[in-house]
Amino acid sequence: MTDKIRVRFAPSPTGHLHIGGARTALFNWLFARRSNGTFILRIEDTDTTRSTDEYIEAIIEGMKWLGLDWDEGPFRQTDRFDIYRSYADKLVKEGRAYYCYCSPEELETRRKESMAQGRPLKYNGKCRDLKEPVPGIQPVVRFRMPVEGQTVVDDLIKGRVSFENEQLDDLIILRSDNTPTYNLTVVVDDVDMKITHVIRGDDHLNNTPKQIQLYNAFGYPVPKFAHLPMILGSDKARLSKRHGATSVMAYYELGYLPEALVNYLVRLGWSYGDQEVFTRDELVEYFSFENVGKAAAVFNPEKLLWLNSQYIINSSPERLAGLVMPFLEKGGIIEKGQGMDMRWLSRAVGTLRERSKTLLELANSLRYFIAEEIEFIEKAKDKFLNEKSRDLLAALKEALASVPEFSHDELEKVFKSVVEKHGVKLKDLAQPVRVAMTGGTESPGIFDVLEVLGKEKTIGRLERAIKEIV
RNA sequence: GGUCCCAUCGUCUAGUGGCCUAGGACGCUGGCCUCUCACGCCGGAAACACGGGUUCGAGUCCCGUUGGGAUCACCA
Repeated sequence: MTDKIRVRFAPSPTGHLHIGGARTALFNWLFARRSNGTFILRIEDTDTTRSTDEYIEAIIEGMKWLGLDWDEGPFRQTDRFDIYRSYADKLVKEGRAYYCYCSPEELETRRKESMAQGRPLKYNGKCRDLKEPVPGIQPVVRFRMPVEGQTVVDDLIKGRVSFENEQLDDLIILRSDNTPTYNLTVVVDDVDMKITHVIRGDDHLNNTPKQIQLYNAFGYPVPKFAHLPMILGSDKARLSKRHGATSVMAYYELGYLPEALVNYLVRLGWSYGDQEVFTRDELVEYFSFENVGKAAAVFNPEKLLWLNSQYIINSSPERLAGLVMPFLEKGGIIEKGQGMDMRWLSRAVGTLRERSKTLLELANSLRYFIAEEIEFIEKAKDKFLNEKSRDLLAALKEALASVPEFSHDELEKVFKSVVEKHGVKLKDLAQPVRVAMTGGTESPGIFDVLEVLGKEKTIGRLERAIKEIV
């Protein structure tokens, strides 16, 4: 029996959970769930100057919203400094790492020189074979890379990738303040946490041979790697704020459903034949690295929007009614803490479901259902509330007074009879009524609008519209 | 610049040597449905980057070119 699969998502808390990170987390989660493995959340906060607790919270918030639950953690690397130091000390004792006394300025100068001369930007090995410490300087610890041979990364997505060891730099594993750097912590933790598959963005592919050398130095087996292609913006540059919303929670604010984002993100780089819309269970069942593409993908907000509309259409009005409440409050459509008849709201939502691409849109459309007083769009008022429609509206108002039941079907009968009596088309009545009810010219079917509004509000709005004409 | 990765419609992609007259989806677009707007349905335009090989046969395999991306920190 093979060992249980263990994967991890290891963000650094120097910003919110963004689209790219979320996708990495998602693929890890999918793979773990698919293979009955363990999903670990590890916070890589060794850059203490840029990491904050607020961002840790923000990342956790984003993961929870997306429904990416983890089995272990969150672990924080800052809680584990002693472990990293002991590993580093071990390497120094074995001669696989050494103290380096070169100053950052010195290194910077040499880098610039190398750049100018077109040579590879690599540490020159000045302190590699130093016998005596240099007094008065706090050294860093560098890992001694092999200078010959190749290191091969057997990647689940990219295939076999080979690097010349002479290209590998003697990387710093301990800073002069004795804190560990990324390449040390990531290897030590992956070893310590028994990670079997490292799934991350392919911007890490170039780090991988160095890390493999570290595994070798520690005498630990190398995990399997899967390097996901990057997500790009519309200009094919790495996705950034310039391209619009990049933080996951920004999509919450915009009125997206988490399952829509998840579905979109997973289809960015992964496919399952021609299928576009997946349930979470299907995703878990179908996921495989074999179907992950190698090429970077451009983030396409339009398709995400379409997916969101699909998920909204397929959500129950009851669920949507609950989800839209915060948006109603934020939009000032209802007062915070104001009571709401959720059954009624669900009916209103039901009429709007297939014409709202986001919860934000849905909330805004709900405005005319909920508000006591509607506001007219001038153009709509001018076009439909006029001499021509006044008598029709008045006739409808009168006919409505005696309607047995304020339902779609009964209302349709009333409309038909009014229209017939006046010798006009349905739309000649429907549009003025629509403006009277909603203030504008776009809405759900007019019988549905009236049914949801109810008799009292309908009559009231009819009266007001008639007054507007005079 | 060195190293590494990548390359099918505008975008996400199917394609694992003959099933490809290159399929689906978003977007765009023509029409239908219709009380408006949507939803839905039917149709259309739209791609194998280029050049060499290999093969009876190449979008699919190999090489090169071009183009894009990543990375080269006492960041992660």
